[in-house]
Amino acid sequence: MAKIKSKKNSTKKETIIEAAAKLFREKGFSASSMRDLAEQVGVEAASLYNHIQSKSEILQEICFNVANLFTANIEDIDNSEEKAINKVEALLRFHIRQMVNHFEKVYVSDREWKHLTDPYLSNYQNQRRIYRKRFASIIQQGIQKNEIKNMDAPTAVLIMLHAISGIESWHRSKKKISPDLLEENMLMILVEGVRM
Amino acid sequence: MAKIKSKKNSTKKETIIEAAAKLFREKGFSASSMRDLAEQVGVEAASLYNHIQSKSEILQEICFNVANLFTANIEDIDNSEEKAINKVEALLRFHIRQMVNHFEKVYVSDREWKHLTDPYLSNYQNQRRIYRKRFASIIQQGIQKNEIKNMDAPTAVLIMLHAISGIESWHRSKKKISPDLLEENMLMILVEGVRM
DNA sequence: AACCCATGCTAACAACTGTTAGTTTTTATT
DNA sequence: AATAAAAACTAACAGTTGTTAGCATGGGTT
Repeated sequence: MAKIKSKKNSTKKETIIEAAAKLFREKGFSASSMRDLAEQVGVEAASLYNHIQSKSEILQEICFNVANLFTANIEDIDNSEEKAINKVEALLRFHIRQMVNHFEKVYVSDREWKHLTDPYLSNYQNQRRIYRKRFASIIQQGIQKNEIKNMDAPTAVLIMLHAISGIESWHRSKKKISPDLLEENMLMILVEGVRM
Repeated sequence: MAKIKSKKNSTKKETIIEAAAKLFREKGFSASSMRDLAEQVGVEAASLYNHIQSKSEILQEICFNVANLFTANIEDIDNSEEKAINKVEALLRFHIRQMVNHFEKVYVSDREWKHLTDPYLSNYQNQRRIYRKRFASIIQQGIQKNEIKNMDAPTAVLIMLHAISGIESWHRSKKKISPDLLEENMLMILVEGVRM
């Protein structure tokens, strides 16, 4: 009888979710079957249901864990007394590091949330909308204080967030530059691209 | 008996492919069934097979039509006698306009190519890799001629291409700024972000 | 009117889907 | 060693999947 080997400090549910994140990233949520997932975990498909409630639940956990992390972070940053341009930089650094260090989950959250079902779908979209609005308003403040060039703030947000999701390509590439170098290069373009 | 209404200048196959592009964009390739597609077209699922060979073929047509368009374009631009920074600007403008005007197909090509099967998958990945290399080498030339800041060229490409795919969000948003304004804003950040 | 072929239809297939029920095995606790 | 709880297994379900076969129907050409 195969056994789910759970690493230190993680429940079996978490082990399953991590395997799922990897699988969903590679094949997409819809193209990943519970039997695929079970194979990755080293167990029969039915056994997964001793630890999770449904395939949907896995996606929900991934999406909301990530979303909550980012929501908490923007809260922290926005409440600080930094200049707006520095807040933007801090937000970008956080995004980049999450994308580098927790690639699978962040990527799945970013690309597969469409397959959530209501009410989770609506909740997620709301949370995302609010996040982007807050991000945009930080940029808008920077524009008003002449720290940031005059531009359409929502467009700037859109560019920044999607640019960062390009770290997917970095992960995929054979000869990667170091994470630090990646971060500096991204900031050079994105922050200097908007700085006054 | 329902009939596929094909608009002017387009075969029924093209009509199907256009409906498929919309469907695949909304639900993803894997989550879109042939019966879904048939319903959009206004016909029974089996009838689609009078015009196409398989579900896979539809994705292939979408992906390679788009890829070939971009390949042809970079060929043109790179063969011109412009300065490197202007070539970059021209590439970005082309990407933005394609993403605005042919959203469904470009988006599907960008996001759903994973579901291609070999040998098409390998071909597509190759074409994409070559495209990015060529893009990066244009940037590299700009760096050497002091038109562009010193940076990691592949990272710059990655940022630019993914930033543009963010136009997806623009399409989704309720109150859109105009396409022209979008283009100018994106170029301001991306081109000025790299200009020396 | 007769014909044809492109294009539609219905019915069915085998494979795969997420999930449940019922049972057996493993693990931890007494 | 006995027992209870946790977690694995097999078997099966009802529904969906892409696709094929065989037949019906339509408009256009002779």
